[in-house]
Amino acid sequence: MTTIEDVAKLTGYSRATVSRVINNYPYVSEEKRRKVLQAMEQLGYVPNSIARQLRTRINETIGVLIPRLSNPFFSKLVDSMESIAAENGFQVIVCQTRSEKSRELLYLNWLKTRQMGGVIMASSENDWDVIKEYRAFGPIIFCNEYPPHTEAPIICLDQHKGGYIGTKHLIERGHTKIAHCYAGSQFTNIRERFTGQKQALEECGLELREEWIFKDAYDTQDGRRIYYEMMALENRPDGVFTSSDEVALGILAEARKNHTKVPEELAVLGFDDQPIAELVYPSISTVHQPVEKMGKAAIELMISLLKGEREPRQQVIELPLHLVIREST
Amino acid sequence: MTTIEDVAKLTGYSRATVSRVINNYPYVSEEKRRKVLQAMEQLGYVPNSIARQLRTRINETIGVLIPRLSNPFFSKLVDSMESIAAENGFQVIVCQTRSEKSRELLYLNWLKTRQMGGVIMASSENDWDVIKEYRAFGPIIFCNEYPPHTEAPIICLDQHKGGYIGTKHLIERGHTKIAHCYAGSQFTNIRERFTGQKQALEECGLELREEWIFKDAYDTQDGRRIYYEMMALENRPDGVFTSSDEVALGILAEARKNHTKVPEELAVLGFDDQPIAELVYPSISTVHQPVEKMGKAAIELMISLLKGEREPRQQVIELPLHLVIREST
DNA sequence: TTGTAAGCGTTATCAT
DNA sequence: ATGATAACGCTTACAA
Repeated sequence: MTTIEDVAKLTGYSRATVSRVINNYPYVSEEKRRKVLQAMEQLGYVPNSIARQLRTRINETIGVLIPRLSNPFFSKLVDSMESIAAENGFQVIVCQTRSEKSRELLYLNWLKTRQMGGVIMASSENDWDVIKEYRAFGPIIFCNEYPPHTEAPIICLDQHKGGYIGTKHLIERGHTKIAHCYAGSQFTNIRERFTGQKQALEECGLELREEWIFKDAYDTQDGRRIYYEMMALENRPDGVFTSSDEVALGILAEARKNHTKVPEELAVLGFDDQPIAELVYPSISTVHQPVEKMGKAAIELMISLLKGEREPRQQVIELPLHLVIREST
Repeated sequence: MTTIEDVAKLTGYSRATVSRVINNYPYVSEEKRRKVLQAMEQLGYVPNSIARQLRTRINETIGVLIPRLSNPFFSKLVDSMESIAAENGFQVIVCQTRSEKSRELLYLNWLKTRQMGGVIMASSENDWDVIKEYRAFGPIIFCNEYPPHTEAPIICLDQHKGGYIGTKHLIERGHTKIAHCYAGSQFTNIRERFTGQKQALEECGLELREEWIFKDAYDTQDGRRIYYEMMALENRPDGVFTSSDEVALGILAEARKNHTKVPEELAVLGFDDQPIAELVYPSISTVHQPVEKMGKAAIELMISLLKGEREPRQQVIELPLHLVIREST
C-alpha cells in the first residue's frame, strides 16, 4: 500500500506539505503542489480514509434504520437518500431492524463504536428515553416515524391529514361503514392517521366499530387475511382504509377471487401511491406520500449536521400528502 | 469520549492488558479480566472501531453494487445480504450505480480509500480489465451478473436454462411467434437467457424475427411501451418472454386497456417471481429466481474472504431456476 | 510557505 | 502473565 510517506519521499517534501496539497490548503507554492499531484498520480496514491477519520474525528458514514428493505416504501426511501449521500461523498449503511427492539439497539451501538457518524431513524421501536442516550456519539434524526416525546429533528408527513382526507373521500363516495388497518407502529406518529380518520367520521356522525379495526397490516399476505376477517363479520364494512398499497392489493386480490364487487360492495383505499397502485386492476385509489422528498430532506439535514454546519435542534418538518383517486373507490 | 486509556487508569493496569481483555486473549488472570470488564461497564467504554481498523487493517464493511434499490429484485437481494452480514457483525454499504460506468468506478474507488473492505458486484458496467485493477485493495466477487472473461468468484443463476424452459413453455402452450425483451446488460451473462430462448426455438423449428427483439426493458413503463411497439407490427408476436415481472405487468396493463386477450392473443411470461406476480390479474407466469439464496451465498463467501478463511479463486456457483405457471400464459 | 513533531485510539512486538 | 513502546496513516499546532 502506498502512503503519504511514499509521496513525501518521492517528491522530497515533508508529509505535511503533501497533506496540505491533498486537503487543498491555500499556502502551498504552485510548483510543489504540481509536483505532489504528479507524484500521487505516478504512485497511484489515494488517502487512507480510516487514518483520516481517526485523526479528524470526522465520519462520513450514515446509518439508515428501517424495518426491512424489501418493503418498497423503504427501498424507495433509502434509494433517494443514497443518491444524495453519494453525491456528497457520504456512505449509507443499511440497517434492517425487522421491527425488533434488540436489533435496533445493535445498530445504534454502531454509532458508539464509530462505525457510523450519524443515524437516520426511518422507523423506531425503542422509547425516546432509550434512544436519546446515543446522541452523545453522533447526531440522530427521525424520518417518517418517531416515538412520543422525541426531542430531535424530525422530517415526516402529515399523517393526521392523510387519515382525514382518505376517510372523507370514502364517505363522499357514499360509504358509511369504514374499516381501519394499521401496521405495528401504534406508539409513533403514524398513529395520527387513525385520529385523522376518527375526526372525519365524527364530523359526519359515523361510527367506527371496534371490530372494524385491524392490526398487524404490513403486506399483501396481511391484506388477504384481513379480507376474510372482514367478510366473516356480521356487520361488514363497505369501505376500508388500509395502511399501505400492498395491504390494499391483498384485499383486492381476494375480493376478485370471491366476486366481491369493488368499489360498490367494498371500496378499498391504499396508502403510499406506489407504482403498482396504478397498474393493477382495479387500480388503487391511495394517499400519495412524497417519499423521495422526505428522504432528500432527511439526508441533507444529516449531511449538514455531520459537516458541523448546523446544530441538531428539535424541529418538525412536515410534508404534505394528497389523494390520488383511481378505480378501487 | 472514553478510551482504552481511561479503563487502564481506572483499573491501574496497562493499556495492553485492557486490550487483551477486549480481544479475549488467553493469558490474562481471571481477576484482572473481571476488574477490567467491570471498569469498562462502569465507564460505558466501547472500543473505537476506526482506531482498530487502522491498526489491524481489518475492514468489516462490504459494498454492494446494484443499479438501483427501488428495483425489487435488487432490494430483495440486498435485504438477504444485509441480514447475514449484520449477524456476523459486518456492515453493508449500498452503492447505486444507476447503470453508469462512472458511478461504478466511483464506488470501486471506495475500496482504494479503505471505506469498504470488499465489494460484491450484483451488476457491472465496466469491463473486467478495468475492474480487476481494484482487486489489489480488497476482494471483489460477482453475484447475478458478470462481464465476459471475469476471473473472480461468481455466484449466479442458470440464465441459459431460464431462457430455455420459459420459451419451451410458451411453445407448448401453442405459441409460435415469440418475442424477447432484454434489459441493458447485453454484455454480461444475462445475455445467456437469449441464447437459451434461441436454442428452444431452433429445436422446434421456429424463427425469431429481428423486430421481435426489444431492448431497454427494465420496468413497467418499458413494458407499456413495448406493448404498443409489438401491436404496431404487421407480423405481431403471440407470446412474449419478458426480462422481468415488472415489464410483464406493464404489458398486461396495456393489454387489458386495449382488450387484447391474454393469453390467447398474447401470452406474457415474466421473470423473477416477485410477490406481485401472483397477486395481479391475470396472475403472471414467470421464471422463479432464488434471489435470497443467491444473496446469502454471495455474502457468506465475502465474509469468509474478509476473515481470511479463504482465498478468492475463480469459481462459478450456479443456482437453478424453475418455472411457475399462472394465468398469463 | 514549509517542516517538525505530537497526537487520534488501537494492537503487536518485545522484554521481563 | 504483564507492561513499555512502537507502530498504523494521517492532520495540525507550532515554530521557523
